[in-house]
Amino acid sequence: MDKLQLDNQLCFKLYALSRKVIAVYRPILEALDITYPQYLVLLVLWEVKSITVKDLGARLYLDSGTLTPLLKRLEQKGILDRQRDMEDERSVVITLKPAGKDLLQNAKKIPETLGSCISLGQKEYQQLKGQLDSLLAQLTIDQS
Amino acid sequence: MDKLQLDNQLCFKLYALSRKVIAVYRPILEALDITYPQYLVLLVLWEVKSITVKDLGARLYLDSGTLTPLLKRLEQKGILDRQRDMEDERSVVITLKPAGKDLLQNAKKIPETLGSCISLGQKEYQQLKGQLDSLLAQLTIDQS
DNA sequence: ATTATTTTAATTTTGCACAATTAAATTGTG
DNA sequence: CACAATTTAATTGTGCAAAATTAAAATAAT
Repeated sequence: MDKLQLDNQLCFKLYALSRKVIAVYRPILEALDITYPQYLVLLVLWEVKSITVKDLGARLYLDSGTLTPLLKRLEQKGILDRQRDMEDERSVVITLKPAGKDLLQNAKKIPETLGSCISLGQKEYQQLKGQLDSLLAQLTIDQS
Repeated sequence: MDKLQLDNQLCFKLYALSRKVIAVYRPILEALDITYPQYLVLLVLWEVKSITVKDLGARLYLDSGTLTPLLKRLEQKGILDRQRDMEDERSVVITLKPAGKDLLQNAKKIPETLGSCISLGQKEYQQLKGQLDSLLAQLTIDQS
């Protein structure tokens, strides 16, 4: 097997599939007027309400160079607030605003909608998730 | 199970892992002075030597808005040529130059280097590849 | 306490991604 | 042939990603 052949490259498939799945999300998220990375930020904020940029980045594996402009766009839309932590002025704390909380209702049906676009048996789903988790964990040891 | 929880999102794991693996490639490709998407273009060109932008995009699932500037950068480095097809002036044909061909020697050891960074059994590897292939095929039916 | 180190987010720069539009050339139709 | 429809790559504009630098503030060391 020629490992330099495109078809044999696991990473290429991962990269291509990741973009394809995000493309499936795109028209669905367009109804909420948000992008996929913005949706990920909201998934976290719907769970915790308030979080620093640093902690948000740790959960999404994204750095401030990516998050800061993204969060500013969400701030301009009135979805969240950005403010310095009083106790540690180096940190910026993100807080969900009512408009952002309201989006949760419209998002509730997204997982189901997506499931109907991508047919994947329960067993295969769990298996794939497990393998992705395992690889992700393997590549995440070095940065605390 | 709350399907709106970040940890339960298959797509997020796919997206995060894809970026993580590309991050593993980054220092390795830096030695060749190319990026990961540029490496993918070269993988195709090492196979076929010459190809139109359209066909290249079909193989990589990328459009001309992404490829045109990327190919211009590789052209400036002397790695490839871009020229209109004589027989159909709408098409642009990409041709590998000697400098690009030479890079193949330095790239030969990349799959092995990567394999040492990511430990994945032969069985799990084949299984994962199969699942990614299957999902990719499922999401690629609609565009010829 | 003073100074050095570390932590943190912003800023800057480069390079993808992709939607939408434009422009040019080919193909299809009458 | 003429002319509309289609195909194609380039262009334009917006939004990520991530490395490198900067600046500010907290923490640690002496």
